Amino acid sequence: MPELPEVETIKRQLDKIITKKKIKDVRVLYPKIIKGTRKEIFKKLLFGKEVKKVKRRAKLLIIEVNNDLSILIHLRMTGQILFKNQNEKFDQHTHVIIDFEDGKSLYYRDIRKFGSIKLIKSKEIFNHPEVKRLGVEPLEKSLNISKIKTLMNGKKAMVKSLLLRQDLISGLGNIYTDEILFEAGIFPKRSGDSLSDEDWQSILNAMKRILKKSIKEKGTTFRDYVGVDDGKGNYKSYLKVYQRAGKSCVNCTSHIKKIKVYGRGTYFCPFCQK
DNA sequence: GGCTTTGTTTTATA
DNA sequence: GTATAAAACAAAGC
Repeated sequence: MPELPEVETIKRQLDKIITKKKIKDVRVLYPKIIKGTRKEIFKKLLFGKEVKKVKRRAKLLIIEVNNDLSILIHLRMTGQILFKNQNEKFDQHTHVIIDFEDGKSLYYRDIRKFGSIKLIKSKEIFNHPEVKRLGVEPLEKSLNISKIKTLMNGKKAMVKSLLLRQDLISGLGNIYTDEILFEAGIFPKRSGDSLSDEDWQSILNAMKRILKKSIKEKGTTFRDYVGVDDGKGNYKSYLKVYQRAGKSCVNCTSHIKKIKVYGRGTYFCPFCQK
């Protein structure tokens, strides 16, 4: 489940590795992953292009190539990007391969096939609907207490659903919302307008602290997430509630419970989170 | 073969 | 019209 820290990890790794590499070929094994462009056009447009920069916006990975073109990648649940030799073997879950002139390749692998790859003109990126709708980045300095209060003002929905809304704050997913709410000591079903200023401050602090720590640990590998070197993320060992149903709370003697909130499996401590 | 999984979009409801 | 909740969707694993 690649969320902000996982995508940021991939972005940092990729930017170091593939800038200035020239694309020699593109192999499309499962065309449905590519949205909005026919695979022949997709291949043709990328042929011979050079990678300029790798960026991230929320959970989106953006690979800029020359001619003002950008590859927009959303990994959804099980998407992976692997950097390996061109002649490397790949399995049935590998759907798109970008070959570089130097004998290296990027492999897009996705067990569930929920992810997407799009080709967009770089100057149109910020007007692209998938990017335009996104709210503030959680680690931006501009996301301070007054900003978050303005964003959430009058919202009566459950706090977990507010944190998952990408048009308010962009980049949080199921793992980190649960961890943030535990750290802040707030029950996920609390309505937004029941939270005090202190509660929002706790959420804000937990959000920044947890995301930064997870980026440092190269993200969370629960099942499928790996970095471009196939390496796992170490934040799993810091998880306090996510996927810990039945286990004891790290702060008290209660046991972690699992409920459904906003249609999502949600983990919390019934004693620590009010 | 039904249930689960997540992020996002779409539809329904208040 | 707006905010929220619920359902749908993508596809595969168990």
